[in-house]
This record gives sequence, structure tokens and C-alpha cells, in this order.
Amino acid sequence: MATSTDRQSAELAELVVQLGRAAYTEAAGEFTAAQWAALRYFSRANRFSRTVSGFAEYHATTRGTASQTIRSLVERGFLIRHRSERDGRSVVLDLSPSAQRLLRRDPLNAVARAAARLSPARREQLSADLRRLQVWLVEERAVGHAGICARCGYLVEEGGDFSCGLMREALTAAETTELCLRYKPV
Amino acid sequence: MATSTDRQSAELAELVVQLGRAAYTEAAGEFTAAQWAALRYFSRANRFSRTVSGFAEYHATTRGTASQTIRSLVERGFLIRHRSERDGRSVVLDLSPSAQRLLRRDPLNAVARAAARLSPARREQLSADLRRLQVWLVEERAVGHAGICARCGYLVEEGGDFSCGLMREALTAAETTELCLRYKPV
DNA sequence: CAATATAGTTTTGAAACGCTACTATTTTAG
DNA sequence: CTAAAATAGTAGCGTTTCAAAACTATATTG
Repeated sequence: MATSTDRQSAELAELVVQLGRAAYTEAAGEFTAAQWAALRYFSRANRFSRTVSGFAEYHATTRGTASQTIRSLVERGFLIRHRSERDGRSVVLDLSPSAQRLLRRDPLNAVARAAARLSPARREQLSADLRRLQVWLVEERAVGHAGICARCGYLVEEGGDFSCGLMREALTAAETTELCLRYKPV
Repeated sequence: MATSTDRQSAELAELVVQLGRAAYTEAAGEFTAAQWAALRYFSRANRFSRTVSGFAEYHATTRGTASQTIRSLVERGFLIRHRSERDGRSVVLDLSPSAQRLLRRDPLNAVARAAARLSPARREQLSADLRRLQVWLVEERAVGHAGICARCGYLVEEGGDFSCGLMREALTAAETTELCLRYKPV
């Protein structure tokens, strides 16, 4: 039977989709949805995650497709390739300065601006609730998801210095707010 | 300058996108994202909105693309076409019984199930906040958006009977929870 | 050191999308 | 009342996206 909880939950899910679409729908302009997603990802991901496979995993697509998306951005000068020193097979990607500027025109900013109009308490609550949904979703599918070090179970802090217990490397304070694919909820 | 409000808002926007993508990513299986969106739309939209143009507007795409998406579903027997009586140019689309059954496997249900795990108060709050974001978003772009009669300014209620003040037609109680493109916030 | 796994690229084919042009109705205006 | 303009929908075309499979190169495991 269809309860009112069901209906309300379905409505909520639909709202999420609508808001998400609002992002790449309008004013896509110079980039496709996948390209915006990549730019956004590489602006937020930490050095362990800033790879082709990392983006593929985050964006839930194949490595082949991710490779193409990224190639187009590299060719146009928005992403810069470096060989990884940790792993000879890997490539690390960084945003170019021009891409950083472009991100200010990210269509998703419209959603962010709307979110900024909420009261701090509301925003915090909303953010926490959405994260909770994400955790539940991920549980159900038994897959990993990304998160920031500051909320990660692997983060080690001693005397004001941070490091990652999994990768066994030091982290700057700024890096603890970056996105990581090895994220494990506290 | 990048304030912490900015960062948190950006994170929130990204979460919304991630959750939204979670829908059509996994288990897309038999339908594409656009097709799921169409099935969902036609299962929720009221009789004034259940048209090709209606879906095109809701899904923020062109009528041509919407027409193709819908045609594929009609050909496969998931949507049924009727001529509109109100407007000879229009086509009204209804879900077939098999499509109604299929909707139980809508990948977006995973998000809905997660939402259902929230406490009623939390869920209500979350839903209200997301709707607020949607209103702000729409304001910024000066476009319309869909909503349900129960929260619409055109809804007229007299003595337990409902009607739409814009279309000047009677509505059943059940219809007041359907989605309408002529929606005007209270 | 061989076998296997992983990172990334390339090619290929299918599908999606949007644009433009078109038909058929309906609405508006003179 | 009729001509013009607007709207609903479809059809064809070219571009782009996407994913699958095959492939190279480096790492890891036993």
C-alpha cells in the first residue's frame, strides 16, 4: 500500500533530481554536464584521488568514458597532466588557473547560492541530512563513496598536525577539507 | 574571498548532484535516465500536464527530444497515447499497467527508501528546505516550475470540493496531490 | 620470475540530444 | 469572419556522449 511516507519520500527524491538537473540544464554553455562534473571534481579532490579512475568512480561511469571527458579538458587547457610519482601507471590531474576562474561560472553555483540563503543552522541541518541519505544509499549498494578527511575515520591528528592513517602520509590542514575516495565514515 | 558558507554551500550543491545521479547511475538496466524521468513524470503529473510539451518543460529539454523519448516508450507499450479533447493539437499520455509495475523498480526509489528512514519531522523539514531552494532557484532564472495542487495558489476549496481556479475545472481530492506545470506557489 | 591485477587509452557502435523545418490545430487581431 | 501569429507535436539530420572491448604499460602477488 502507498503510505503518505512513501509519497513524501518519492517527492523528496524527485526534488533532489530536479535540483541536481537544474545545475547542468541551464547555461551549460561552454561545457557539458560531464565536463563540469570533472572540473568540479578536480577542484575538490585531494592528491590521492585526482586521477582518471578516481573521477570515473566518483562520477559512476567507466574509465574509458572518464578518459575521454578528461582528454577533451586537457586538450583545451583546463586540466594539466602529471605523471604520478607514487604509481607509474597513474596520471595526476590539476586544474589550470583558467579553469579555476571558470569554476566561478559553474552552473551548479546557482544551487550553492540558494543554499547560502538558508540560515546557518538550517544549512547545516540540511547538509547533515543529505549526507545521511548518501550513507544509507551507499550501504544499500555496498559501494564506497567520497568524503572529506575532516570527517574521515582514517584521519589522524597529533599536536595540530594531520596525517592519513591509510595512505600513511602527512596532510596539511587545508587538505583535510578536500574530497577523498578512500573516505571511511567515522 | 571563499567563506566557510561558500564552501559548505558548494558541498551541499554537490551532494544534491551526487544523490540525484545515484538514481539513474546504478541499475539503469532497461531504461535510460530520460526514460525513467518520463515514466516518473507521467506517473505523477495531472491531466493538464501529461503532454509532450509538459514533459519537455519539466525535464528542461526540447520538445523534439521529449517527443523521441516518449515515442520509444509508447512503442514499447509503457505509455498510451490519447488525443486531447481540450486541444486537438495535444496528446495526453498515460502510464500502462506494466509501466506502473515497472516503476516499483525505479532506481530513484533507493533515494526514496533512504528518505523514508528519516524521522517524519526531519523528512518534512528536509523536504521543505529543498522546496525552498527550488523556489529561489526558479526566482533567479525567472522560469516556472512544477508543484502539486495542494500547495498551489490556484486551488479553490469549497465545502470539501476542490477545483482549479486557473483551468476552471473540478479536481478530485486525489488529483490535488498530482504534479502540475501551471503551479503557482501559494 | 610468472601470473594476475590495476591505470589508462583507443576504437567502435549505439543511442541521445538538439536544431531546423514541417504539419496541424488554436488563438488573436484587424 | 478571415488572415496572421502562436502553439502542439513530429521528422530528419548531424554532433556528441557513452559504454564495451581490446590493448599497452606498470604494479603486485605468490
